[in-house]
Amino acid sequence: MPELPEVETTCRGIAPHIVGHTIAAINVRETRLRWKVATKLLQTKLIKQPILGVTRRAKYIQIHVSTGTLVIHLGMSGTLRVTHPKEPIKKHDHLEILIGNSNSLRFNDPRRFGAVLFCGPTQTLSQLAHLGIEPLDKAFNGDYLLQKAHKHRKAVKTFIMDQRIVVGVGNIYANEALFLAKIHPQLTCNALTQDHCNKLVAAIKKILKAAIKQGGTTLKDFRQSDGKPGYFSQNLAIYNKEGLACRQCQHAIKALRISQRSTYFCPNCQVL
DNA sequence: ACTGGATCCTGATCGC
DNA sequence: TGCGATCAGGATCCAG
Repeated sequence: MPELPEVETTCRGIAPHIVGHTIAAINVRETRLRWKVATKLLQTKLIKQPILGVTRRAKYIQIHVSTGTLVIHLGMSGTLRVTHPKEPIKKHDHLEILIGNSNSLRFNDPRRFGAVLFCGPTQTLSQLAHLGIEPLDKAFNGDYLLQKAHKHRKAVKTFIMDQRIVVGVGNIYANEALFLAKIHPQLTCNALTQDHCNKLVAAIKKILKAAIKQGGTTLKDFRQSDGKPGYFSQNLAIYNKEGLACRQCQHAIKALRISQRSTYFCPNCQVL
């Protein structure tokens, strides 16, 4: 679930329910996430603090208070939802934050690849220290990508998923963007031309913007039990479409693995 | 210095 | 129906 558009949608979804309200309690039910949750620190720093705002950096959700920032990463399977405190706790609800007296913010993550961190006001978390540029930033352009690309010789798909280069592009959108830009996922990045980079940047921006617009579909009601999968799946052109006809040319879509990740491409539209 | 592979973990799905 | 194998939207760590 957690691609950049969904993280963005999560931020927008929870913010109206929690910003301006005060944190009353923190319940940590499982500390064994990506990194061990610092329960005491969270309680000390967050309880009685009014929430000042919610922002996103890469795929990290940042909940700001005067003493610092609560930083949450959804990993592969995490969700954040706002419910009424009386709603029963679900399996894998690892963190509960009681906000005001009628809201409960809950972090659920079956696979526990997610993270819950705290960042002091003058601190920079190591996890966020070396993040690359935001894909929707103006500074993310063809020139930038080309300049980074010629230093590497890995597959372009792996390259655009490297968050030190550009953040927020996960496996699905990497597949989709490369299809849209008509670039073969196995093309090595030192073979990328200016034209490739221009098209790829445009494709990444286009796909992410479209997905953010659609992002509400699964997460439209954060108060309900979780929406079913497939928020953007109706619009996917290539991901998980092995054997189906390419939208552009009707050739059969092929699958392969690049760096252990499922990769889909049209052998006619995306040539090496 | 870069790159690919293994790894953390649970749950869904598929083939036998 | 049950069982094992495989795979999943992420990111880090380690060996070569």
